[in-house]
Amino acid sequence: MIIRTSVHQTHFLIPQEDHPQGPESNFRLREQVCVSLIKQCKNLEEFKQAHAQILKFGMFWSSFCANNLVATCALSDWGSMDYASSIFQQINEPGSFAFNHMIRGHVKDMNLEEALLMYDEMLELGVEPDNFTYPTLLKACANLPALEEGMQIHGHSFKLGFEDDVFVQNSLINMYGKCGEIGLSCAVFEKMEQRTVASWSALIAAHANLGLWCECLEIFGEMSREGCWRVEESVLVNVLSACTHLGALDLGRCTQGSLIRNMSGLNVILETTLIDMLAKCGSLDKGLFLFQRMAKKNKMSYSVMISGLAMHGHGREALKVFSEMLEQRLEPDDVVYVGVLIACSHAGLVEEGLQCFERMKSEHGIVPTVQHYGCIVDLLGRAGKLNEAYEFIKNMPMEPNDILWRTLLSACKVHQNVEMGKIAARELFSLNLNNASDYVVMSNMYAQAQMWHEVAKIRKEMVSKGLTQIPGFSLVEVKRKVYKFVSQDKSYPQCQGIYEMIHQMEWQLRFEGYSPDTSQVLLGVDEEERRQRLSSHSQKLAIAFSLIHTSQGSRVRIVKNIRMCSDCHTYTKFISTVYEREIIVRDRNRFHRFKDGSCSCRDYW
DNA sequence: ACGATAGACC
Repeated sequence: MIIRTSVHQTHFLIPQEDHPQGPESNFRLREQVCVSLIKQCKNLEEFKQAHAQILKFGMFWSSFCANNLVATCALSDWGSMDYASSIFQQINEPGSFAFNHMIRGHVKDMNLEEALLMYDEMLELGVEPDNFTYPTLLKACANLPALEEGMQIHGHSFKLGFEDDVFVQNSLINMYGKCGEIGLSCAVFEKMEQRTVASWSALIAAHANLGLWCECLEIFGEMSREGCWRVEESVLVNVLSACTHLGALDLGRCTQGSLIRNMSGLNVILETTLIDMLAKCGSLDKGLFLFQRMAKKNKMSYSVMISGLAMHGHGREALKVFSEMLEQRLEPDDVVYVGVLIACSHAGLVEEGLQCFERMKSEHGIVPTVQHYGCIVDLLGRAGKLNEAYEFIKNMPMEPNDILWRTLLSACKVHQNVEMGKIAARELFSLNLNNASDYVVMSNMYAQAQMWHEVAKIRKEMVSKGLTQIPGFSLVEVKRKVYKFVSQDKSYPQCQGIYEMIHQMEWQLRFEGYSPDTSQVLLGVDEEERRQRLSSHSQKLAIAFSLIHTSQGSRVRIVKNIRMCSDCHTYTKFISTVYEREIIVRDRNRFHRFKDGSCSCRDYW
């Protein structure tokens, strides 16, 4: 029980007879005084004084005091790991408590390797790790990320009998998730006998990390069904993010509703995620409303608002928000600038975009990444400045990637410049990515130019390379459920009704002057077959389904994985008049809001 | 003394 050496008790000034319970109680009292001295420190200066006092009174030899010194110095906001290390080194035989806190301090400072080295030292000295050691170590492995070390540490914790510790298990789910090992995350989760909110949260985050959005929502549903419905910010952030990616506005709004009901305030992260969800699910006005009322905006809040406006083609407003950000003295980073440049390119603001690009380099000292170059190629290309775009690529200080050439190629297709298109395609195909949709774009361009011989050549090449196109799909949410439509798919229920509706729609549209644009349909030689394929594009199926299952006058929202074809664009404009519906489509790049026969993109896309 | 969250070129 008495570990302290009796020698140091000679320092005590209080006479022993005043303490009927003996020297042990006296010592305890002094320890308490020291700890409260440490706890009162508000900065490193005060702390150093407390440290000096403790040394002076010989209380450093109390491991209780020494441990407290290390812990406080390592973990306080004002702390210093250098100073904590110097104290730590003075401890005669540090135990797991001191080691744990040193490890935590290093993790807090993001000196993750240092944390792992500390653990090595701990093992070498024969100090036995405890249940508090492993969660911290696993966090270090998660943030590095370091799978090998993580697995080793997993093994160690298992050997020491901590495999049933819920904190260790939660940390393991998190660590495997951050290392991209989703299977291992799930395996740990499955084996758990008791789960806490943190376990669910870590599992959802692991799926979000890999972009497995549907799974995120499924797990969230399961979590709620199991009665684990406590409102947890980190869970909701991932759920909202999943809604953003899937375009599930209703579910997102539903989540927002539960936020409002169950929380007294939203933190910046949650609020930013919510705004992002609203903007990217087609409810830009609501996102903007929340953004304007936000009490504390940071760089990220501005960033999501700028790219949200950009996606809707509101270039001028995006630039306004950007200058507001600068007025607030928030320093833009490279990602913010990507948003700004997209805003310019989608709104056709060529001069402004080029100016922003220069400003980014000169005023904010940001070295452009390949993404920024991509934005400029898009900016020039969309505006029909194809030669400039090509020159721009040639003068880049880095190797252009496939996306750049693809951007140029689609611009060539839009502006029907076959010669430049050939150049872009040559460069793109030389990268040997064997991306079927690249060949399709090229072939469509030839088809538009009526160069049938070339179309056939591309087609042959595709066959010989065994390339098949990833099918385009359209998602539509009806009554909080997301439905997926794939072109020409006839396998889903109610299929009959949808195709009847398609037939009816087309018949009505023709009265208004619509005629199908079959020039870009790659397959099917005869006109009838082409028309068939065109009319069963996934977007049209999704529209038909929505018109059947939603009430008259309500908005239709569709999310696509590819760019909209020009026929679907024209078609949807007609639908918006004939059926008096507002139809909002998020394609791969941006939003199109169809109303009264016209689209918000003003046919610039 | 334990888990933890956001934005990006086609």
